[in-house]
Amino acid sequence: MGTQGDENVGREQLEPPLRVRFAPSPTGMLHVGGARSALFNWVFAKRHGGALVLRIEDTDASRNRPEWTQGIIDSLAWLGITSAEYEGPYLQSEYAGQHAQAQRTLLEAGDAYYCDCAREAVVARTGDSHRGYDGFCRDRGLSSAAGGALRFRTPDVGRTVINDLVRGEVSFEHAALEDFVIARGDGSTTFLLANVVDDATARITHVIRAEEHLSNAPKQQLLWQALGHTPPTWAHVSILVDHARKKLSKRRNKVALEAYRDEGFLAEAMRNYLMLLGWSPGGDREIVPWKLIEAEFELSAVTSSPAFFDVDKLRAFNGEYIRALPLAEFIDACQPWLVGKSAPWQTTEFDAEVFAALAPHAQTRIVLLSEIVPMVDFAFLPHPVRDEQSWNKAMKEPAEQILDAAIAAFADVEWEPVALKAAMEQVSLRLGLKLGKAQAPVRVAVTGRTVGLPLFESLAILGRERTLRRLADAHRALQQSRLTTP
RNA sequence: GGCCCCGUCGUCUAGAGGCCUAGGACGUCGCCCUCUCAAGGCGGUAACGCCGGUUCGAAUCCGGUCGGGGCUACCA
Repeated sequence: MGTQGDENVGREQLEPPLRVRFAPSPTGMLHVGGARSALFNWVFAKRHGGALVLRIEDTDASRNRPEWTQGIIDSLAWLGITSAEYEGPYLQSEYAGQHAQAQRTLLEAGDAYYCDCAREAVVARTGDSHRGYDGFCRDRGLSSAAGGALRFRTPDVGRTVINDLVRGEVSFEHAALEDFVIARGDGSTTFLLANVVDDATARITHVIRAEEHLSNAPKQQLLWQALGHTPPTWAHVSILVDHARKKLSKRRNKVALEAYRDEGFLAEAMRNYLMLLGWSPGGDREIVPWKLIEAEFELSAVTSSPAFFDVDKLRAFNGEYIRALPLAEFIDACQPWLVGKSAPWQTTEFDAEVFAALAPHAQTRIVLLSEIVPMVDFAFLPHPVRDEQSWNKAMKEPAEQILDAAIAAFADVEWEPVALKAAMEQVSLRLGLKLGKAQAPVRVAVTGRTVGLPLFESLAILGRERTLRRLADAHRALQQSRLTTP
């Protein structure tokens, strides 16, 4: 290795030793499986001082939509993979010229040939719809003018061995590889070739992708070689599966990263969880700082068996991350659900100071940020929500007396949690009830629900006037229903 | 059907021949704490698919078998 000369230093910086890429097709929102692949690529690059390239494979015009491209970019950024973290995004559609050039190279070298066989004709000849292409046109010398597809001529004997960082060596017999299509009748290049040309152009050294591509690897490796390039090192990570152990799919499962973000999953929890699907920091560690993952991740330590995407465990991770947030950050993270169109109250009714007082009590009680709304809505809605189930459960027999007594007791107590609790304890004592029983009607009258934040802290924050009014409202409603339906 | 991959508690995993009467986490069950609900603490439940072989010794190595999955388009 020559190290003399300043130009070499600069050159090495332009061409880092290791280059990886994430190459999604914009046929939908980024899904969790894709996100995991992106994360593996990103962390691998970080770990080894390499570069990450983002390439949008937008060559199927019929299924692509520009907004999906932006959605993918936004989702990646949410995970931490911002534009500063990668080269690109490059659009595959802009490299049609290079793809066409590769077609010519292959054709001229005799590695490819035109074929005008209809699928039915092939099946008719082989008598087997599972067999694949039979090589009928191999030596017919057809030209592109015939409007046929261009096929790659796979070797008849021998085998191709894929060197895979997570699976070891995987061997494929050439006899089992059909002459696959590399260009359509209209001249456009298919995935197998375009993907290879773009990777070679970007000088990709490691192709890290999901296992569903494993069977493409031998074909692509042959293409790399035919084009005169050294094939990359491969790494096929396992797929993510659903409850039925089937590959996660857009139509069967909820997989869009955006959907999880909108529900209130934290990006940090999501990426920590995704990394643990197939990889472990070792020992008994699971929830770990991202820095540690970047420092310790090893592709060779990634499991090769499929992993179930377990939302329950993701939720547990999210709860942990929410609780670990400094209060100010927790308050900040809740904002999207508190102000704006999704909030059930007018923005003018929201009071940041009141929320700040409520927040510490809510932080240990929610698993998704979106759950903050029913926790605190009593403080911002003019009237508490009326949850029928809660009402029916709490507003039973001694409820009217309890409300009565509470109104009297709260009329002149010192308005702070300890005094409020003491007053309520007096009430329950007098009625021969446990505090847990006696607080229920009060809680429902004031917050609308049987479960929620600690009651006396909530009352203290709500204020005497509003509390008393709600107690009276509930009392009146109870009286009325007693009179109308005996 | 063909090619290929995979196989430790229900789930994600630790485990790289003796440290394993298999560890952790999620889930689940019970107890404690407690104004509801959480959080927290304590404890329980539950796995090396099966059969052979190698070895003094196998979850770990080999073979087979069974089971699951991926791919099998002029989609990517």
